Amino acid sequence: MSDVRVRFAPSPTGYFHIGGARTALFNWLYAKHTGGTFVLRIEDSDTERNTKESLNSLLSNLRWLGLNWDEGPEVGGAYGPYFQSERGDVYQKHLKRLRDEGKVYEKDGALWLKVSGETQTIDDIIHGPVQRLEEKDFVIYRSNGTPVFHFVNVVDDMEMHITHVIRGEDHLSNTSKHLELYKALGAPAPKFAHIPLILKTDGPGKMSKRDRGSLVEEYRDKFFIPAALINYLSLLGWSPKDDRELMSLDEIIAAFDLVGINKTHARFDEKKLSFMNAEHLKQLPKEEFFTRGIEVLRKTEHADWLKDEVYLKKIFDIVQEKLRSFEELPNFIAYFFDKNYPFEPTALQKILKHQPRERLSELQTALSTLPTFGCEVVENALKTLSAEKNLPAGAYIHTLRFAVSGRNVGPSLYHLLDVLGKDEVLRRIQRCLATCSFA
RNA sequence: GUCCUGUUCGUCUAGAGGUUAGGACAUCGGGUUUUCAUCCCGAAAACAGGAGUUCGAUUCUCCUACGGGACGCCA
Repeated sequence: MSDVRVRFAPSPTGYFHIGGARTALFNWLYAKHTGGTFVLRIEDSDTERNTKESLNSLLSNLRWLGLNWDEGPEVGGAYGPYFQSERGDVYQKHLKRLRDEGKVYEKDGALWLKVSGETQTIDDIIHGPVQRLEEKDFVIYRSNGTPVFHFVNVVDDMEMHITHVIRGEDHLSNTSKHLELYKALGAPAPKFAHIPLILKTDGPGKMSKRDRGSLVEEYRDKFFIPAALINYLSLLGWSPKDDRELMSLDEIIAAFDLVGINKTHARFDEKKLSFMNAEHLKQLPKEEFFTRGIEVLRKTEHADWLKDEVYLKKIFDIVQEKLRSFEELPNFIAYFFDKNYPFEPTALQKILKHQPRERLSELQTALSTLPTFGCEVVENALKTLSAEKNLPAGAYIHTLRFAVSGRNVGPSLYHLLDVLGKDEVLRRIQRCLATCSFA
């Protein structure tokens, strides 16, 4: 355990967004990398805007991402409470001292901190030394008696012995206020690391809660793999400096450091995120793919597909390499369960050139005489047939896929046939013949 | 407006005072006698502009332009 202590200090005033998740991630990674402590502190001093739902969303999404905190809500710790709304006496204590020392004065009912008039130098790990003069006194307690962000933020970081403040660059300008506060409180300032912001995919400005794709919730609802989101987010503003991109959590932790973080803002790219999700999906251990897949089917109300676990497992096995996201899973495997699966018109169009009626009846004959029905057997049968008729194998393959699934995309055909079994395949061919008009 | 901050392919990034400026996503093209949303190969694609330092700058300095942020009794 090192003495590094970092914190993520969100205010629960809306849904948890990507920018916040990335900030939390960088803090968490740094804690993991250094063997330090990751603190979660809830900045709920604005009672008007805080909601219970936001807090729940925040906590559950952090957990979904796997960003567990060592100290904070629901886990406790030596420096609690971790809700600012419960730390009023702590702030009062420090306020009293500042007043006693004459560093604070009252005006219009609010309490103002006297600034030093000296240029502050922010010791920023990413940007280097940044100098800024805080010219005007500023409010630290509102006229309604509640403390403002800058004050509680600094008091808490001090009280909680935070060693590294890792936060968005939008706070860089605020930091001169914070340095004034540290000085007034007689406490040494922590190190700062102001990380670049995440900008909208297109258009000007930083990503906001209103932008499409900006909420962690959205990815969770679409059954993204948390490790993929983590991987993608970690590469926004940071890189391992070699050409690695697809990385496991452990690899990221090992390589992560504050010093390597970029100064430039990054634009959010959903396409690359999807790509990474697909890659992580492919690499999932079979067991985990199965577990997650079942959860997806439950949540999408396909629980009736879960009855035959052996069958389901076979399907998952042949589908994993082709699937790009769990969101597509139900549709991707629907025809395995729906005996009356639809024959897609566009798919039909693509096979018309193969004269499907003839091909299917030839397949009926060839397949029905097979004594056994494994991948190899079927493959041989198809190849023999195409050789006999002097037709490309594709003519049979495409037609058959269409007949048994109604589509022209899907898992490896021979595996697909193997999973369905001989009787079902023949039944499906017959149904196709009876249902489809090949004119 | 003031202050802070930044600027390498469309996007995420690597890079070093002298490189064919590398990788990834996306795009386009080709291939795998199983289509494809898999896999493989290939192509196109960038150092914002101007001075200065230097034998040499995309890399260092300055200026300009453009981008982003902060300037609240929000956090």
